[in-house]
Amino acid sequence: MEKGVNKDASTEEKIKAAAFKIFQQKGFAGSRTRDIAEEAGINLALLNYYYRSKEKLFKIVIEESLGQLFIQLQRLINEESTSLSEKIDKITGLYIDLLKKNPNLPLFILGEIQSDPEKFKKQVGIPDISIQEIVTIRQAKEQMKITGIENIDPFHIIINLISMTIFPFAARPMIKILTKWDDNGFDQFIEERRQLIPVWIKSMLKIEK
Amino acid sequence: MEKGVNKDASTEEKIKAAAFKIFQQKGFAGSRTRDIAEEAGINLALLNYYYRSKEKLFKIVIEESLGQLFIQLQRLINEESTSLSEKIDKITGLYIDLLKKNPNLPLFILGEIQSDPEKFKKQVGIPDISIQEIVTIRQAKEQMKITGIENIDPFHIIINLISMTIFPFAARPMIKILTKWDDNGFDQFIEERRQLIPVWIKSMLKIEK
DNA sequence: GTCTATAGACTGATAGAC
DNA sequence: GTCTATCAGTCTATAGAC
Repeated sequence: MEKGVNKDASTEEKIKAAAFKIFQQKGFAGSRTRDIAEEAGINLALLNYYYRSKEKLFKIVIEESLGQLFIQLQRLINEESTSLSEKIDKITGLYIDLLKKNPNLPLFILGEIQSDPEKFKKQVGIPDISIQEIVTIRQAKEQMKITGIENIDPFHIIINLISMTIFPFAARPMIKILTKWDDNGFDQFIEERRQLIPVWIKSMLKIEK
Repeated sequence: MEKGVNKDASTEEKIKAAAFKIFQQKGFAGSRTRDIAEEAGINLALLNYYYRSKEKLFKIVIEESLGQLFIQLQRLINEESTSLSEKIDKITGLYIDLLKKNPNLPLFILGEIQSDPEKFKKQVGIPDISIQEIVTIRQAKEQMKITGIENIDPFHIIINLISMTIFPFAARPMIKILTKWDDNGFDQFIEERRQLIPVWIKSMLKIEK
C-alpha cells in the first residue's frame, strides 16, 4: 500500500527522532502528537501525513527500541565459540554503551509492557525459544556444575547481571535526586560499574579470574 | 478547609483503593477517572466530590506508595544497633514482602519520576540528608575497610542489593512472557532470591557466613 | 452523599488551499 | 510536501436534582 518510500529522509526522519525522544520520556499515553510535531519542528498535520496515526508511529518506536536492546544481545548470547567469561564482559559493556546513549529506554519498554501487556504482545513478535535452550544459560549451567553450585538456577545469575546493569538506569532520576549528582557524576558511577559488575557475576559463578 | 473527615470510610476508601490499582497499572496519563470510578463501583461525580481532582487523588496515591516503600526502610537503614549482616537480610525481606503484595509499585514510581521529575519533586518532600551519612553506608564502609576493598564506593553494593531485589519486579511482565511462568512460577523464583540475594551481597562485602 | 446531564477544554486526525 | 483551519471524539470537572 505504501508508495515507494522517499529516502530524502529529512522530515520523515526528524519526526521519528522526535517521537523517540518524547515517547521514551512520557510514554504512549503521556505523549501528545502536538509535542512530537513541535519537537520535530514541523506541523502537526505532517505527522499524520507520514505515519497515519499516533499508534502506528508508536509501534515503530517500540520495535526499533526493542531492536536496539535485543538484537545485538541475542546474537552475542547465542554464540557457541565465545567463552562464558568473555560473554559476561561483553553483555555488560553492550548494555552500558547502549543505555548511556538512551538512558530512558529501560523504563520506557518496561512501563509500556506493564501498562498494556496485550497490546505489547501484539506489537512485537515474542521469540519462541525456551529460556533453557539459550547458549549462555547452558554455559552457565556447565560452569556451575564444575564449581559445585548446581542447586541454583543459572537464570538467577543472568537476572542479576541484567538487574545490576539496567536498574541503575531505570532508577537514574531517583538516584540523581538522592545523591545530588549531575550527569557526569552518574556517568562516572556507571563507568565504575562497567568494571565491577563482571567481577561480581564471575564470583557468583566461581569463575577464577 | 476540609470538613471533619467522615470515617465511615467505605466510599472514600473504595475510591482510593481503586485509584491505587489503576494508577499503578496505567500511570497518571494513562488512567481515566472514569476507569477509577468504575473500578470503585461508584459514580464519576463522587470521585471529584471526595478528592476534588484527578491530580489531587494522584498525589495521595504517590505519597502513600512512597511511604510504603521508604518509611519502613528508612527506619531500618538507620538503626545503629542492627548489624550490617542482619540489615542485609531484613532489607531484602522487607522489599520482597512489600513487592509481592504490590508488584507494580517499582515501575509506577520510577516511571512517574521519569515522565515528569519536576512534578514529582514538588509532590514529595525530598529528604535532605546526604547519602554518605546513612548508617548502613557507614557500616558497609567500615566492613570494606576491614576486608580490604576500600577502593569500591559502598553505594555500589547498596545499589546492587536494591537492583537485584527490585528489578525482577519491574521486569515481571517481561520475565513472565519470556519464561512463560504463571504467577506461582514467578513467586517461587522470588522466594529463591529471598535466600540468595543476602548471600551474594555478603560475599561482595566479604562478610563470612 | 449520590446521581444525571452537560459544560468546557483538549486531543488525534483530516479537508483543502498553496 | 507543507501549511491553516476545523471537526469529531474524549476527558475532567461541575451544576443541579433528589
